[in-house]
Amino acid sequence: MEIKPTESELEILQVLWKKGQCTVRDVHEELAKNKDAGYTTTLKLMQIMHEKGLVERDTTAKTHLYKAIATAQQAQKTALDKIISTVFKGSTADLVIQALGNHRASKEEIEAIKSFLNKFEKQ
Amino acid sequence: MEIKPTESELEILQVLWKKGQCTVRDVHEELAKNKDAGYTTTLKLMQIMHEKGLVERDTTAKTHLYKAIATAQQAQKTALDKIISTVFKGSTADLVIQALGNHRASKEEIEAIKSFLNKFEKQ
DNA sequence: ATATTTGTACGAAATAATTCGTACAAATAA
DNA sequence: TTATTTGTACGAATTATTTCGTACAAATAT
Repeated sequence: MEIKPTESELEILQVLWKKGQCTVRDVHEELAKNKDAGYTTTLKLMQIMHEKGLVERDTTAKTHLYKAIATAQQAQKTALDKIISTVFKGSTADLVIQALGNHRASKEEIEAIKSFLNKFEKQ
Repeated sequence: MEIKPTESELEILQVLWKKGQCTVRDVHEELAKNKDAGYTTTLKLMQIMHEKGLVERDTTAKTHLYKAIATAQQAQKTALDKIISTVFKGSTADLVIQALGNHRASKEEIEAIKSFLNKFEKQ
């Protein structure tokens, strides 16, 4: 299954991943913190996302409830695949090194990564 | 400086990064391997990229020569920043772990990363 | 009971991105 | 020299994305 949300759709998915099931108003209010667009804009986007199969919707009650279909993990994988192939010439190691170099990770993060690598190597 | 190429622009930048200075035809032929679009489409895109300041252009000769302005590294940073904030909730460690988990890296790659981490930690 | 608020649906405008045809100039081949 | 090839410019069509107004129904408040 391919996850190819547009920019705006991704913003909405982020909210859904963070909060779980949401009404349009929930999502819209969250977005409004950083952005400003009308309520019906968010509504329309979410309706389109439903048509595209990016979200599922419970229309039992008057106020509909939306939920992301793909997990954040799946979207993460898609996003990674894409940038590894487009800007990192296919090299995962390059990506990892760049990531660690640019965004200095905390000691805990580095430890987490090292122990992951060790576990990983054992297999 | 902000690097925000569109999808198609990125494909062109990839070619320019790989080959250095190129004519439109060079780029187009390279793209044609995986994609099929007309020559003038590529030309137009590259002209737009020039207007936008994504590439520079030597028009001394009849056949113009194009060159990427941003380095692949700058684009890598922009791309990483973006996905870390949009799909990885700001966590670099999450990204790294996902990347290593999904795209099985080779032993050499893992070693490279580990030594990078060690060097990194010493500072 | 009536007015206001809160909600969905949907068409359509505005904007952005992509694709391509056609015009025309310069270089090259016949 | 004349025809063909190779190139740029650029307008315009097409397609995708984003934004919003308006209509209308249901729920809630007065």
